[in-house]
Amino acid sequence: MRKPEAGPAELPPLAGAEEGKVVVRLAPYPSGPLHIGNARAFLLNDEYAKRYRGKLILAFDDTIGSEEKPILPEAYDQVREGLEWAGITIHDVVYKSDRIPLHYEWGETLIGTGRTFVCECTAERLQALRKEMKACEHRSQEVDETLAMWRAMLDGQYHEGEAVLRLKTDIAHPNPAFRDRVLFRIAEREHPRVGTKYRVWPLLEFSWAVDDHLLGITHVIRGKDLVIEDMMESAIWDALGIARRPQFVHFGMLRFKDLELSKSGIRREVEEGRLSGYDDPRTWSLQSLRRRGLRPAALRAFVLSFGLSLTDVEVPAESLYAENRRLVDKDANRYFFVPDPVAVEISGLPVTGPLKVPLHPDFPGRGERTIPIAAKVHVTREDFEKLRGMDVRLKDFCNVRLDHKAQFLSMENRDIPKIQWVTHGVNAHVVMPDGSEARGMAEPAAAALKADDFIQFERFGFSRIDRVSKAEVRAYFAHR
RNA sequence: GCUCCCGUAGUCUAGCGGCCAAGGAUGGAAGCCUCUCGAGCUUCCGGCACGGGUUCGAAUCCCGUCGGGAGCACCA
Repeated sequence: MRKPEAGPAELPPLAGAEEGKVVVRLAPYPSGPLHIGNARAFLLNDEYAKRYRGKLILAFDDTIGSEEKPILPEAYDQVREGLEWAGITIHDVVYKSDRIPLHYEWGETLIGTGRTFVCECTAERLQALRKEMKACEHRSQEVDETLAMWRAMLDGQYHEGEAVLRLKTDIAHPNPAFRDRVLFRIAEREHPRVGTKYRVWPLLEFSWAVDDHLLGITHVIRGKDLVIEDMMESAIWDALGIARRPQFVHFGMLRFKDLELSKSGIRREVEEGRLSGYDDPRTWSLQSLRRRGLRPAALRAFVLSFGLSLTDVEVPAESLYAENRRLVDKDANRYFFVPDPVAVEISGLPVTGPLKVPLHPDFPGRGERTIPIAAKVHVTREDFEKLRGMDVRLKDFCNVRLDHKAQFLSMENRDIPKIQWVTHGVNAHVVMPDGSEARGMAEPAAAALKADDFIQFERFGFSRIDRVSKAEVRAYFAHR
């Protein structure tokens, strides 16, 4: 017997989750706006927080980062703006960069246990020894020696790259990355929020071991690319004697067909002028989805449909569009848009006077739009070339034998190819997902549209109106 | 190469030893409807990677093979 329900897939329950007590967190690194590839992380966390009436903490993971992946000051707002659009409920916001003193404090506690050492090896030597499963001479430090060197790091007696604090794990651990992992390192770069206040910065694992504990996180829901961090956090909790720990939950990687997504990549391409901005459709940022008129509910349904599986998924954007189309079709009024217009002169046209056409074919009660008619009309070049010489119907108007000099045939609705057309209309252009623009003419009624209206250009596709001026209508293409 | 993870139709997913001769979504095909290449309705196409076990019984458990992914940073 199969279950009769076919509705939206329900996520599995969270292990150990108690109603009202779940605390989860989102840890974006502010290097650019959030994009669709990040959606699995924030939607899953939000969804579970809501389901258990728990809390979601937005914790900017803004430790100093790396040279290649710098923090972008405006990314803090871009991230929040994107989350807000996506309908994420945030109960609290914290910044890692405000918590460095806390990390120092816990770092010193950890040093006191004798489970750490300050290493002066170069990054290269450290890596080489790691590969050989050999410890370096620093590993045998006494605690007070480590503490003194740690203070020297804080005091500026070491420069970038000259010393790090490492955790003694197992130098022969099967995973090389796990062998005496680095906890703190020196970075003398300026931080956009706290400037040069700190020179010693914790690495992600240590800062999270401390903060997951301090913030009372009950469930860490993150991508499986971060599994090693579970082990590291656990190792640090072991050393610190912390017993209460969050549950780790992972999900597989989400990829889009033919799409490479990266926050810092967006930033670079925008700076180099190859993208029009951080909401350029090619970025697939949340802002760009908003601009195209994709609905947050569609994004959510789409992403949550992947569940919590550890399977990596590679999906075509078409699936997201299908989800959105379902939501928008009934609301989107219909208009004619003729990209790349070709003039057609109709001879023998017996009628004049405007047409009344419903705004939406499935809801005639919604109202009508008025389309002026004339002997001279425009049709798209694509239709013209494909149908030239054939009988076609100018939708809602009349039948003609198509050519530059077209011949009027009749008025009645015949079962022949129907194409959209305009007489004079307004200039219109539509920004396509690949960044190109479709330029042409839209029917006059389109001039009354407003920014944020979501419409369908018949036989062209669903689009969000971005700007309307006397001179033109500008729209962003969502999908067919 | 090493460590870990995953493998249900083209794609995504349900399935947790008998309710599965595998369900849903998307996609494709056909038809109906519709003055859109949209929506809606109907029908159809298509899958448990492979090989061994365990069991009365396996998509479900175990082993192996093959395939895919992630990690292997003083990034997050």
